[in-house]
Amino acid sequence: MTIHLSQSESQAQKPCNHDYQANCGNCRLNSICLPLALESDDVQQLDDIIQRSKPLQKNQHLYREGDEFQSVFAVRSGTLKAYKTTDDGREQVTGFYFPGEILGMDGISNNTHASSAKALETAAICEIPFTSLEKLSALMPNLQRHFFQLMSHEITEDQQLITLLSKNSADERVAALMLSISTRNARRKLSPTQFRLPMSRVDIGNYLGLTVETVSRVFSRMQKLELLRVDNKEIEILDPQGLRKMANLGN
Amino acid sequence: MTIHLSQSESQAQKPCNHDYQANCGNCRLNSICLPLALESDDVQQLDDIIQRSKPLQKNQHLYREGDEFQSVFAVRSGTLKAYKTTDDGREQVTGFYFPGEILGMDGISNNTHASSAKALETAAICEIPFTSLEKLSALMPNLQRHFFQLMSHEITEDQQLITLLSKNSADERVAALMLSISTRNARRKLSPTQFRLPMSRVDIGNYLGLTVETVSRVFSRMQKLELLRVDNKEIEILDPQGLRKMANLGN
DNA sequence: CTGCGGCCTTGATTCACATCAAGGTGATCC
DNA sequence: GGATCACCTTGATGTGAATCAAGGCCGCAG
Repeated sequence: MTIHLSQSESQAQKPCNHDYQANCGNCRLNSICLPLALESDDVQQLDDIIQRSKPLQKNQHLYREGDEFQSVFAVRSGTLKAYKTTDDGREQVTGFYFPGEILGMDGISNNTHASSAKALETAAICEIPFTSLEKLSALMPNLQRHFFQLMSHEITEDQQLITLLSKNSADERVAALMLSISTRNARRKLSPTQFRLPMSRVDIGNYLGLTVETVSRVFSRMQKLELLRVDNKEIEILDPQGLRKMANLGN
Repeated sequence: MTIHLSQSESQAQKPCNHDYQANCGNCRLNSICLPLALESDDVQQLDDIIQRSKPLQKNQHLYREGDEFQSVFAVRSGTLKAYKTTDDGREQVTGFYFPGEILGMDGISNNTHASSAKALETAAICEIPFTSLEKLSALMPNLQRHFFQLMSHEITEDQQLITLLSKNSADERVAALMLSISTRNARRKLSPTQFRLPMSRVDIGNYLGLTVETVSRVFSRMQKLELLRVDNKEIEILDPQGLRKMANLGN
């Protein structure tokens, strides 16, 4: 569909049953998803509890705010957004999730998903039933630590976003998001300078606390400054250093 | 010091050695700190790993951004703020921590504290060494679950703040904070309508993404609307329902 | 008592972003 | 082909909160 998807990721778009049989041991994302050095039979045990279901189509929900919490999920391909609906019906996007990333952990707190998650494009998902995960964690110290770390990481990410929303200008926010996506692409061995945004301008604005119009204007400004080239959802970062300077953050 | 502190909390201000010997089993905060039904000898085991050190004085740091992560902390008395310093030297308050609440979990992710924590007033703290906690968690499923839940709760709180910063007006933000403090007081069996703010206007503004002047104006406005009475740091909520309406949230 | 510094309040002005409004592009469907 | 719709861009205007500026209050030191 797009030149940026690697072979294994794009398989989700022409699903075949063999694909569902993939296991953690040979998954090319396991360095992201499981950055710990699990012994190989540990990986096998983890593998046994993970369920690989059929791909989610664009706009389908993985779970909804208020659903009973059962599992956390790992993205195998595609992108999802997590969002909350405020009482007056507006939507707040709380995160975007790329392949290798874990979502759904906000539901552990009171056994109910605190946000909804929907696919921004066709997506393949690994489901990890939480009770099994808990039992396994008690037996595998590495795994327990890994999940504590994953959750802690989610906390630090959220705090980063809090700071961004509270202290940074529209330019800085959009620049920071572009850099974040660039970094996450690099982790997956994709181009850090050329990619296709899976989300709409509305979603970006929503995530960053800005209106669509402002996001659009920021992109125009960045283009005028020759920091990046924008063609609808295709992004090419022309001047990473300049972009970092605009973001005004240490990354 | 203030009429609102219960007896056991105010002990921190005239510390005596006996106080440090208090254990989780008889701590009046354990319904908040350990809302799970631990067997009594489980509580004893947890108790054994917890260290109670001498009180923190006002403005003293519990830990600083960049410090090696060793422990998480429970507040026994007093209040702390957690904050990050941005690269351009400004400060972002990421949370306030009242008695019974746990902080420091953002350090688990990469073994380094991602934020600093300092006492807003004299505070007594329980230190929980993380490696011991991990070991004990592997043996006590209830405890493991409890910590997963605590971390998940921190995530949902942060997402709440993200939404507040991104979608709500100055009035709504301040009203929401007042209601949050009120609720947390109620949990500790203190008055939900009358309390002393432990933090300055600067800290409030910083937390809510507003300037001091704006916070001050909001308080004046609320007073004019007879939602609450403000006398410097003393707050009396006169119209909880009206305040909830101003906050424009479902709580 | 007086002077000083930290903290809070209030008013006047400015500004970044929201809102309102209009038009453009491209995909899909008949 | 043309119609429709979702999505994006650009311009003109409005506004909520920031900034700038000044003064008040209170605890503390001398």
